Amino acid sequence: MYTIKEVAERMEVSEHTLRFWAKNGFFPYIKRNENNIRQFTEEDLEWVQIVKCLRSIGTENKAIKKYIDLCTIGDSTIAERFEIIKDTKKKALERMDELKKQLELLDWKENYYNNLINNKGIDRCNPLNNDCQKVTT
Amino acid sequence: MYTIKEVAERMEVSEHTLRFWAKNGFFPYIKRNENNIRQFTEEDLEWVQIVKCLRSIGTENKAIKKYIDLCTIGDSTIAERFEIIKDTKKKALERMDELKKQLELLDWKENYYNNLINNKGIDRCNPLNNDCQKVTT
DNA sequence: TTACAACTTGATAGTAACTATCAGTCAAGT
DNA sequence: ACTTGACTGATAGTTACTATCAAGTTGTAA
Repeated sequence: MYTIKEVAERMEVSEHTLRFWAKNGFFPYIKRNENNIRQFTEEDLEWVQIVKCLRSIGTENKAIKKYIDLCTIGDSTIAERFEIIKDTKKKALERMDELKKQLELLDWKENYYNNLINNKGIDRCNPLNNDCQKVTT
Repeated sequence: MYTIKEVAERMEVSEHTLRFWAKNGFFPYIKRNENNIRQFTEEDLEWVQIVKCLRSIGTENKAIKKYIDLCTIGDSTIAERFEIIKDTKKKALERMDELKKQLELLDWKENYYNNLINNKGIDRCNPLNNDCQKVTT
């Protein structure tokens, strides 16, 4: 059993956000003790994990709530949940590709600045003072 | 020369966002024609590209403005710009790692649902109707 | 040549998802 | 008794869009 503070630390999500998510109904099975304090179980942590995962891939809170609701309904929603996971995976893979391209641009720029620093002012590819950026069409 | 609409299409950024970015000073060298219409050059597209890259890695608009301003100041800011690019690259690599872990979780879930669908109801790892999620500590 | 669609512009308002602040309650530990 | 930590709810602020709107310009068709 974990307090909200422990969960925040362990899962790297702020307490605020955890309460916000809880208010949104993202943690359907959470229990409270006799003093109304939330007690997160290991299983609750897994809900935090999937919510965190979906959010960071860009799934909107409304859609996350939908997925959670489907989970609590039961077996009849398995096919629908399967689709959601597949869609999310697709989005994640797309983001991955995008990130790779962005890393190429950043590598190029890093190299560009590095050269500039090492042979001060020589080999500028642009006479103006703005960046000489990589054209990727 | 490209109109804002063409740029939006080609760079996959909405016209709205382009105007918003322009208002924020993200495109310092942009020209307008006699009717006050923005005319994006190839070079302007490269500014769009770097802004898009920085944003999608999570750089805040304030920090992007700072970077743009450094670029327009000139050579004296090269070292500082170099640091910004290196930091951004680091963030991108971290995001990459995170994405990989998230993809593992999604793969696991996809497989889990897939099994459930193929041998209907058998091999459930949890007697309750909530998800049986992967524990990753 | 007038009408209308298809652009553009800036201004303003609305939205999503936090994020922060505050006031007030409750219970446990020192 | 007092501090600490967690809770609640309300409210306001922030960031980065995103949508709506009125107004101006240009090109084509009747």
